[in-house]
Amino acid sequence: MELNDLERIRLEKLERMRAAGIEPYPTRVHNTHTIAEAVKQFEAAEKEGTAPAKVILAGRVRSMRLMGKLGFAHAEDGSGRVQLFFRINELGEEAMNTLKEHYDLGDFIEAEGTMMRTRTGEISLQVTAFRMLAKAITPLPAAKDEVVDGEVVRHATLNDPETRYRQRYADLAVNPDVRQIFRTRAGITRAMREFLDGEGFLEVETPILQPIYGGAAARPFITHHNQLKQDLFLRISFELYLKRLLVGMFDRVYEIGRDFRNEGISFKHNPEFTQMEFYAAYLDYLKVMELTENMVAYICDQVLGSRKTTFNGHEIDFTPPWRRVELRQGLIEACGIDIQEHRTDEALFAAMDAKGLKPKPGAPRGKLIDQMIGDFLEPNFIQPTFLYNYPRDISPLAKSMPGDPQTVERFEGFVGGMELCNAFTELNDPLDQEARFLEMGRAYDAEDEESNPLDEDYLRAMRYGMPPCGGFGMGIDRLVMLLTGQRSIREVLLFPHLREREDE
RNA sequence: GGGCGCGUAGCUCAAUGGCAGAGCAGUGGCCUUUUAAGCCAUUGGUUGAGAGUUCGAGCCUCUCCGCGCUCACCA
Repeated sequence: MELNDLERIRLEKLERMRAAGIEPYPTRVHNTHTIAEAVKQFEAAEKEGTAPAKVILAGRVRSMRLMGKLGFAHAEDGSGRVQLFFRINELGEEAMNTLKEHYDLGDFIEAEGTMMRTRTGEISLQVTAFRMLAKAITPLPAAKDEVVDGEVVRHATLNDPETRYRQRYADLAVNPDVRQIFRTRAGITRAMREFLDGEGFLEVETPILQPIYGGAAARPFITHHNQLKQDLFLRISFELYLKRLLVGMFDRVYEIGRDFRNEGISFKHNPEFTQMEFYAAYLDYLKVMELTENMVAYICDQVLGSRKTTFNGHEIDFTPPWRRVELRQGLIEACGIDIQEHRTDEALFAAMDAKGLKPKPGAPRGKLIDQMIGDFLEPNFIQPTFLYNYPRDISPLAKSMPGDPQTVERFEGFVGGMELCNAFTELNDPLDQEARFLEMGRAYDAEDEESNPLDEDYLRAMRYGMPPCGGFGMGIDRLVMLLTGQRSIREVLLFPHLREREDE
């Protein structure tokens, strides 16, 4: 273990404590209240004019101002912070010396005493006894705190993103705003579960290790089971398993969990990310749109207490109904190309080329349309927008529109210029589904790319009969970004993936 | 993977190619109501790693490592 000078000094203090018979990491804690409870109770006692209670508090030392015969410190726990007031009259000379000689910022302390107000009016604990709960060897990377209008302002705090992500514990310990993001995140999934449970959905768990992956277009992570001598894939979506459950007569199911995609990393992509998918029998994509709006509005109400949020400088309003843009019409308006008039790969390529849109050579029609969505529509969908009616060849699991086999009943939801969710009326015709899988396999072969292996068991499930249903998927990390105003996915992941460092 | 940018003390940041600095934290001292406490003194550096140019490199050049932004990829 490499220690720097500051750490060596603290280690020496720890050794001196042990030499003096003081255990720096005691096992039992005797706190009677959280810090927030103690403050609240004191304020109530003050109002009623009753005597303040004796309490024992536990927390991390966040500031210390020692001045010989008296001293002040702040202790912080998960509930809040309170000032500790030490005075030689109560503690005696030896204890005051101990405070100075053994304690550093970042240590955990147990303090017993009576709640009081100091001369300046700050609620404090008049300490009559204190004890080390856990000695910190490494100093926390925060400089100083200032309290302005009751808000803690941390000066020159840990700011370097690399250190913040690699040592998230330190980031969380010193940056309360960061802790708040993850409280909000937990609130979002809690509210989502409440909403879905209220709509009659059953929460389920399906395999993460899968012998065949599918349900999305992404390269998988591969792992291996030793005893079975079998390669397994980490799932790239939940879709094919959840729909099997509809065959099995669960009408409404959802899963919240981790997906793994072996793709590039960016401000909106992490190799593992949290996804929510639901499938509901007897719903089509239009009904799913309504459910989506209502779910997000419910989450906003519960978590933010408002349907408005600020993201990337824009005020975003999640109040239903969201704007609806038909894909074909949207593209006509955005770039003057009517995809219905260009029914082949070559025709659409030519039309895009004529407009100077730099279409990707050799790309199939669906990919070209996707390119136009990404270039012209997605960045402009700041307010919540449903883009609907997608080309069939980029949607192999979605059902065609009645009377228009080239278009499927699919929508994607965009917010803040970012794709948030994806849904469709599910294809439940087993013969059509098999044909689509084979078609897709041929397309992959032609591009010499790794294709999803054909999932025969999924097709068997479809042959047993799946009710007409609507399916939906949403990136939870993206939703958290939007509702917490964070531009990078790394800010809403506790431990975002970073490249391994050689020197660590 | 490509392009652009960044990397200096524990933290936040300075430093025309010319003595590596400040604030905070730390250490020693003074201080019985402070609150970014104050005052006095003081420690702390392989400037991400390596090579090159130069009388002289934190600064210029090259290679590597890491991070950020961006593009590509992501039916």
